[in-house]
Amino acid sequence: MYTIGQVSEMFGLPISTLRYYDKEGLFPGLERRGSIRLFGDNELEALRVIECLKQSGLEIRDIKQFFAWVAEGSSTYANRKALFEHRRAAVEEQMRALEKTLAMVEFKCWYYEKAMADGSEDEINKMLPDKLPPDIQKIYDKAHFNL
Amino acid sequence: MYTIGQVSEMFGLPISTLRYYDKEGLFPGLERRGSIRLFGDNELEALRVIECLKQSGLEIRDIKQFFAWVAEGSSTYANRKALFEHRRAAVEEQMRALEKTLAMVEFKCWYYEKAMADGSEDEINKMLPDKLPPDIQKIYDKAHFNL
DNA sequence: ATATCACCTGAACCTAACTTTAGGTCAAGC
DNA sequence: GCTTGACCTAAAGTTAGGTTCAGGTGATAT
Repeated sequence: MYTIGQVSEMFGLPISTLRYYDKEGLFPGLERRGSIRLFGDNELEALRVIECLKQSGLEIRDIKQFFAWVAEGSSTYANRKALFEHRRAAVEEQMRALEKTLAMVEFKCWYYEKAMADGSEDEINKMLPDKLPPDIQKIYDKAHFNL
Repeated sequence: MYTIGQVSEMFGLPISTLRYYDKEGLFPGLERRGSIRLFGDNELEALRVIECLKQSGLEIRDIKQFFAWVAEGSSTYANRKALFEHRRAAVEEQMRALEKTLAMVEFKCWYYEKAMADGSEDEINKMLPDKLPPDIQKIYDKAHFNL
C-alpha cells in the first residue's frame, strides 16, 4: 500500500491532482486509514487507465462513468468494451492528424533551413507549390492536401 | 479574397474563433474593406500553420510570437527554424505517447472481448501479468512498461 | 421602405482541469 | 513539550481557449 506522496512520486503527478481525481470519483474502492488515503495495486492500475483515457481525449466525467461501470460488475462488460472500441478509433484518428502535423513541421524545418542558406525565401517561392525537391514535395503535399 | 464566413466554411472553424485569432494578432497583415475582414492566400496559409502549431502543443501566445517574427522579416529565420525544430521533437514525443496509449486501448479491447466470452475476468487474471497470448502480451507490455 | 443578411465591436461569460489557500490532525524526533 | 513533516478538508482562485451577448452598420431582396 502506498501513500498519496509515494504515488505522486511514482507517477509524476501533483498530490493535488490525485486528490482531485479521488474527489471526482476515479478511485471508487479507495481505502483509508482514518482520513489518510491508501493506494493499492487497483488504484495504480486505475491511474494507468486514467492517463490512457485522458490521452485518448476522454473527459474526466466520462472516465468517472467508466469506473462506475467497473464498480457495477460483469453486467457492464459490453459498455466498457464499446468505450474502448470508440477510444481506439479516436486514437487512430489522432495519429493520422499528428502525421499530417509532423509533415507540416518537417516541411517548415526544411523551408527555414533553405531560407537561411539562400538569405531569402525567393528561391523557395519559385518552387511552390509543385516544383519542390521530390522528398520535400511529398511532405509538403501531405501537409497541405487530404491524401 | 474571402470573407470571414467563407473562411469559416473552408476550415470548419466558427467565425468567432477566426475573430478571436485576429484579435490575438495571428493575422498581422490582414486587410479590411471598411471594417470587414478580407482573407487572402497569406491568411489561409497562416491558418494552416496555426492549426499545425496548435496541434503540436504550442499556445496561442507563442503562435503570435511566431507571426511577429514572420512580420519582422529575414532577420528572424533562425528563430523560426529553431521553433519548428522544437515542434518536431514535441510531435515525435507525442506520437510515442500515443502509441503507448493505443497499446493500452487495444489491450483493453481484447480484455473485455475475452471477459464477455468467458463471462468473467477470472481467466484473464490467471494470465496476468506475463502469461498472456504472445500477440496480446506484446501490447500489454508496451502499455505497462517503458520499452 | 422595410426586412433580412452577413458582417462589425467590446465586454461579459463559460468550461475543464487543476491549483492554491486557510486552517486542522497526527506521529516522530529533539 | 514543541516543532517538523506528511497528511487532511472545503472553498476559492486560475488559465487557456474560446463563445455569447447586446447593440450597431451597410448592402441586397420584396
